[in-house]
Amino acid sequence: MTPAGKVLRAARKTSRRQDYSSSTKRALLDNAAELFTDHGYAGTSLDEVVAAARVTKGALYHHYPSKLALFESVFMRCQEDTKKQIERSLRQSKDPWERATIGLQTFLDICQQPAFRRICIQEGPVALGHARWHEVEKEFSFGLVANIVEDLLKDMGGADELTDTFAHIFYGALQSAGDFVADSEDSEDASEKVQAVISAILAGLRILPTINAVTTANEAAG
Amino acid sequence: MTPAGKVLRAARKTSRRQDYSSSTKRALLDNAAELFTDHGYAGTSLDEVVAAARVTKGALYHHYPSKLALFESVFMRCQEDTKKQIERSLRQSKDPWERATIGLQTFLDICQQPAFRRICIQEGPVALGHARWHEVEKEFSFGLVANIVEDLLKDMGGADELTDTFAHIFYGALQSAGDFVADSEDSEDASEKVQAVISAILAGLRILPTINAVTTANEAAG
DNA sequence: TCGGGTACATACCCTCAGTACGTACTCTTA
DNA sequence: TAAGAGTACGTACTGAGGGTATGTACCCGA
Repeated sequence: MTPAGKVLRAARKTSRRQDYSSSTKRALLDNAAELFTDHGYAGTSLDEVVAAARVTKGALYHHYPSKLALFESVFMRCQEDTKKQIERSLRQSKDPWERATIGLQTFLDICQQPAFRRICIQEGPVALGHARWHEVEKEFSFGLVANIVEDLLKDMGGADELTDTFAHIFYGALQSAGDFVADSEDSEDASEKVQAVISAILAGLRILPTINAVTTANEAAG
Repeated sequence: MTPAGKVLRAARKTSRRQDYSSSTKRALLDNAAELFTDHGYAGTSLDEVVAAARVTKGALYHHYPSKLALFESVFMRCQEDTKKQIERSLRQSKDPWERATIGLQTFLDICQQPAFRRICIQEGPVALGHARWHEVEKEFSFGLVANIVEDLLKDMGGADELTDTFAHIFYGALQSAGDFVADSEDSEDASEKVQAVISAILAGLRILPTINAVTTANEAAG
C-alpha cells in the first residue's frame, strides 16, 4: 500500500452506515453472480440469493429495482472484468500480430470460464433480450475483439470493408472455440487444436481482400 | 395425389376421435412454436398457448407432461425441418465443393429465420440445458454441417484430426453469420459480405494440414 | 348396451417475483 | 442534544403462472 493510498483511505468521507450498505449490496451481487452462473437466470430464485447473502428481499429491492436489474449488474461486472483483463494482456506487446495473438488467446481463455460462458454468452441474450445484450457487448468484449481484428486487417494492407463482417463472424467462432475446449475431456489437447484452427482462419484473412475484389468485380459485371 | 396415396388414405385405421386428438395436439404445437419464437420460453405462458389453441390446460397436460416437454417438441420439430431442408438441398449436386456451398448456404439461410434463431440457437441451450441441447444438435443441424466439413476436408487431401475442432468452430461462425445478416439493415449486402468471409475461412482450410503439421512438430520437439 | 378408456375441462395448490408498509438506526440541523 | 428526516433494511402480503387432482362427456370395442 502506497502512502497516497493511506491518505486516500483516511480521507474518504464514507460513514459506517454507508460502508454497511455497500457491503450488503456487494454481498447480493457476489452471491447472485455465483447462483446465476451455476443455475442460470430462471433457475435462480431471489429467495436463494437473499438467503445466501444473509439478508431479506427488502434489502434486495432496496438496492435493485428488479431481478432483471440484478442480473444486468452481474452481467455488466462480468463484461467489465473481461474488458480489463484483455486490455491488461494487450499492454504486454507493441507488435500488432503478437498483440492480436495475446488478446485473442486471453478472450479464448475467458470464454472457457463458467461465469462468462453462462452469464454473458448463454443467459445474457435470453434474459436481457437480444437488443440490449448486443448493445452492451458492442462496448465491451465484442468491441475489443473487433478492434483487434481491425488492427490485424489494417496491418495486412488497408482497412477492408469486410472488417465488420469478419469481426462478427470471428467473434462467434471464438465463442464456439471456447465451448469446444470447455466441453472437452482433454482441455490441453483441445486448446492446442483450437489454436491451430484459429490460426488457419486468420491465415484465410490474408486472401480476404482478393476474394472481396472478385466479389466486387462479379457484382459490377452482373 | 397418386392412386397409392388414395389407397393409403382410405386404408388408414384412425378413428374420428383420434383425428380430433392429433389435431388438438398439432394446434398446441403450432401455437406454442409461434409464441416461443416471438416471446421466448420464459416470456410465453401456458395460458397464452392454450388460449391461442382454443383449449384449456387440461388438454395441454394431457398431451405434454410439462412446459419444458412442449418446448422440446417444438425444438425437435424445428431441428427435423432444418435437417430435411438441408438434405433436400444437398441432393441438387454430386460435386463435393458444390454440395458444400449449397448446404452451407442453406444452413445460413435457416439461421436467419426467426424460428430457428430463437428456438434452436438462443432459447434452446438455456431452456433445455446445455447438455441436452448439444446432444440433440449433434444428431441434426450440427451433425449435417460437420459432415459437410468432413467431406470438404477429405476432398482436400485426407481426413485431418482437426476436422472435429474445425467443424465446431465453423458451426459457431455460421450462426454468428446468420445473426449478422438477420440484424443488418441491408440483408442482401450483408449476405454477400458474409459469403465472402465464409469463403475466406474455407480457403484457410486449405492450409490447415500445414499448420497442424507444424503444431505436431513443435509438440514433438518440445 | 355397457363397461372402460380417451380426451379433455374445472378448480385448486405452490412457488416466486414484486409491493406495501412498518421500523430501527443514523445523520444532520436547529 | 433533542428532534426531524432519510436511509437501510425486515415483514407480510398479492398476483401470475406452472403444475395437479378430479370430474365428465364422449367414443369404441365387446
